[in-house]
Amino acid sequence: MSRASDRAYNHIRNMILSGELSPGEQIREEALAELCGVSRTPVRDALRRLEAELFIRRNESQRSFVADWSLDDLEEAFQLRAMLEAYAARRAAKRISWDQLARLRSHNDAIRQAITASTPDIPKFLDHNRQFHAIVLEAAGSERLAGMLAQVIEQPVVLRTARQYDMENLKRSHHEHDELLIAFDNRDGEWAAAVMTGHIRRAFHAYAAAHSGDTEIRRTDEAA
Amino acid sequence: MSRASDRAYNHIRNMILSGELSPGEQIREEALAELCGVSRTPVRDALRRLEAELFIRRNESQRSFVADWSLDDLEEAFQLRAMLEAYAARRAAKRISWDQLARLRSHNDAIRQAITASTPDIPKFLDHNRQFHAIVLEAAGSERLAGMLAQVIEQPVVLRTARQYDMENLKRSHHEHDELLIAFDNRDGEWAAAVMTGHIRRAFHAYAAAHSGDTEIRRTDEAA
DNA sequence: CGGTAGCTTATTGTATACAAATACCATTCG
DNA sequence: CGAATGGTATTTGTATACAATAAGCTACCG
Repeated sequence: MSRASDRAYNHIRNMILSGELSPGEQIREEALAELCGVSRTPVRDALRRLEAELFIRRNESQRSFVADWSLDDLEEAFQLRAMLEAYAARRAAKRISWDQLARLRSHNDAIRQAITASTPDIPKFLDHNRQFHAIVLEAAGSERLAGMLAQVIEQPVVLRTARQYDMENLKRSHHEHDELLIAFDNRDGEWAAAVMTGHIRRAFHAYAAAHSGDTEIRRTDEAA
Repeated sequence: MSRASDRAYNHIRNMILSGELSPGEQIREEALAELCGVSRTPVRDALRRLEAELFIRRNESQRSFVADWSLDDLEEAFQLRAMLEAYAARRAAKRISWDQLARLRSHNDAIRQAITASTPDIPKFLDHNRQFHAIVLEAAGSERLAGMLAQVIEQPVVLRTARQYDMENLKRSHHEHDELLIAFDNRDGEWAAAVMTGHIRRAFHAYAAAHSGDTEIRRTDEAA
């Protein structure tokens, strides 16, 4: 990560995820260059990448804005994610190695520990959950699929979704992982795909329920 | 398309699609800059875009190569495409407008004319076929989905696939479009999705059959 | 009072020079 | 003869200056 364009990429991405740059806000190359301590050239590189990953949108005259996601957009992203992760699970069931299975088990163990502690360790849950899904994707063995999933997972709102889980949802999530592991053990791609579909769709509804009728998602516009 | 980076993008993309640049071949920024008549800066922009669209791959030390696709890669691309286009059809069935339906009908009419002429007009078929699918995608109304589909459709080999169709496949393709139109008329998303799945999968098998046991796909390596 | 033309400023696009990194090749040492 | 090492050439990365374009503002005219 020593290249300036990588630093710029991570810096800008973090600013978006942390909310330091708000959705809808215009961003100027030179301002970002100063913030990142590099010249405009690597910033432009970073912006192109972030644009491809839908973190950033550009208007007709090439000015850049932090992407702004409506609830409909979000549901659609979850639907695509459910479809793609189910496909990943189906492929993974046929290809997964013993080592990968063992790693999945270990992460799901860590998840169980995180949520059964006296005070649930949410960051730990999130970290191992992320790695669990990453291993499924790795076992699916498709670069293209990985790239597409990155587009629908790595969105600001989606990233924050798991924080909305209540204890009930955390436990269900853990048990769904367990079921996925059994499907993998039996090399049953259809079962794995079905479990994964439900897993992702429940995640969406957990998010939607937590935010029903709130204004959080659309709070960005200053002018009506 | 007056911007230099757009010219570079189109120029390089065409060179890849036409085979002027062969799969696996290394490409250097400065050489491309001369070929396109621009400086390296817009070429670098174009390369980033083409890399995001998987036309180009970069090795660990950032050198660029024309993407090289194995038959497995290709089948996987078709599978993803079938899944995504089926999803697009499902969405389109719920949202399509009368105008869009009329345009679909008109393109499918043109396709019928192209393949029932005394000598079938393949370029005409390809053009209207492309527009037909573009309208379905437009009716699906999802920018993200459109971007993902572009990634799996706009590949050199995929783009050439329709040329492999024999008359039997051309007719079937036309009739499948017809059936899709009826599904749309009835706003039946599941039906539309099922038709589209078969439509794309048949396309893959038509390609695979035409190329069974040939060396075309892997003919790029010069050294064993 | 509203709108539009033209000027001014802000922002992105491009070229180019130079820096850094990597690959390639030759030479030498074991 | 093979492997390691060093130097050289090639290629990509970055900064910066300048060009082109779009936005915003002001003043003028209807």
